[in-house]
Amino acid sequence: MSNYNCNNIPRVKHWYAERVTNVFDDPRITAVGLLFEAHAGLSARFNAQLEEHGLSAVEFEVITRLARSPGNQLRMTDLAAQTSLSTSGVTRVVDRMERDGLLTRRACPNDRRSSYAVVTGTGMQRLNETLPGHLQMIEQWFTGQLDPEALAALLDGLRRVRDAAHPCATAGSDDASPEQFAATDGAPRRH
Amino acid sequence: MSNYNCNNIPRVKHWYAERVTNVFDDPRITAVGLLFEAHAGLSARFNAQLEEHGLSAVEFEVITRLARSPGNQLRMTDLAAQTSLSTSGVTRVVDRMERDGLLTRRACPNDRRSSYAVVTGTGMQRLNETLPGHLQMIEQWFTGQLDPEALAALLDGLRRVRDAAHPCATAGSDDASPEQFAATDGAPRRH
DNA sequence: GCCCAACGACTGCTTGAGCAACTATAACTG
DNA sequence: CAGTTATAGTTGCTCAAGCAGTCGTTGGGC
Repeated sequence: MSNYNCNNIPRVKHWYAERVTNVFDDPRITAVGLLFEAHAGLSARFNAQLEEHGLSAVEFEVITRLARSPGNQLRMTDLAAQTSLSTSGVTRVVDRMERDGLLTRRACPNDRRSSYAVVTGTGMQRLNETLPGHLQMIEQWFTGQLDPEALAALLDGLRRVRDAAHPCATAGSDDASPEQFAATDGAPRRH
Repeated sequence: MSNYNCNNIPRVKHWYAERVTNVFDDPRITAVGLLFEAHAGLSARFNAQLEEHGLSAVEFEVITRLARSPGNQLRMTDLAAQTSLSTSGVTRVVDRMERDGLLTRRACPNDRRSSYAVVTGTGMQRLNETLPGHLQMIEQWFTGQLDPEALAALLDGLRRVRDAAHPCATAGSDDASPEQFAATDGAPRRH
């Protein structure tokens, strides 16, 4: 690993310099760097494509999760649990998307505290316009970069890491969604 | 391209529901989901640990990149190029960190437009306090989850994806930093 | 049935980040 | 050397997101 000559830099120069400097060659750092950069790179590509369709990453994730749910709807809280957002975050995204005609709120008949966010026809249409290109992007920049075994190995490793590290309580609704699609930039839910 | 059954999809249940629903089983979606969730999970873990030492992910990335650079310093622009931040973003982080005593600005002797951000003694100390735990977190939640070959395979795959997708122009200073450490949540620089 | 704790959604406030505009220097061009 | 253009950094403005607090609703204990 490690063509890490990014810092062929270690030098001697300053007080603590040496002390800390060499640590950066640690393969663990390299590993994290790779993962994070791959993520950043893909995010950037995806965002660009989504933006062409007038969606932010968060909005895309929201509409995706709603669309894949029965009735194209989800209670606000459940939506929050499935996304990288807090409940107040969800309130606001849904506000914006409702304003833009992609979503509507619908009262929950059983529980008057709850309300559903529902994808509108316009919203579904937007999603259908967006998805093909999105899948193409994934293929182009991610899955298509590797032959099948390599991809399988990669996914296998990722799955293990994900299972270990994923903030299992993606806030509330536990692990209701293993393997779920995450289109955001993955900001850690709450600081 | 195309096992794109994204649209051959029709089914019947709900208006559009079916139509879109099955698309979400697409392995490409799954793949992205894994990568993004692994990233989100690790970010969350790391953030928690960094916070114990009073650093945000961005601050940690900044101080790390400075510390690994010759003289523990970098020009503002170069720092921006190496991080997930815009130049104005850098101005502000450095403001905060300077206020907190972790960094100082120093005028550049050659070019009076430029200035360096330099890590202070306090800053180095803070970093030294933080790093061991950070490495431990990486091991605990990431590298330690896999046996050596699996890890190698994972990293290999990530490297290929990274090389393909990474916004090569990490803004300005091109690809000055392959394999660099990225501790942020990897928000796409400028969408 | 009444009370109180828990829950769901929303709102005020604060923070962090980007873009665009601006200032100051530096580098070209003739 | 004067004038133009490019670069480095900062600042004003906007916007998205989280936290904490609020209000209405629900459900459990008694």
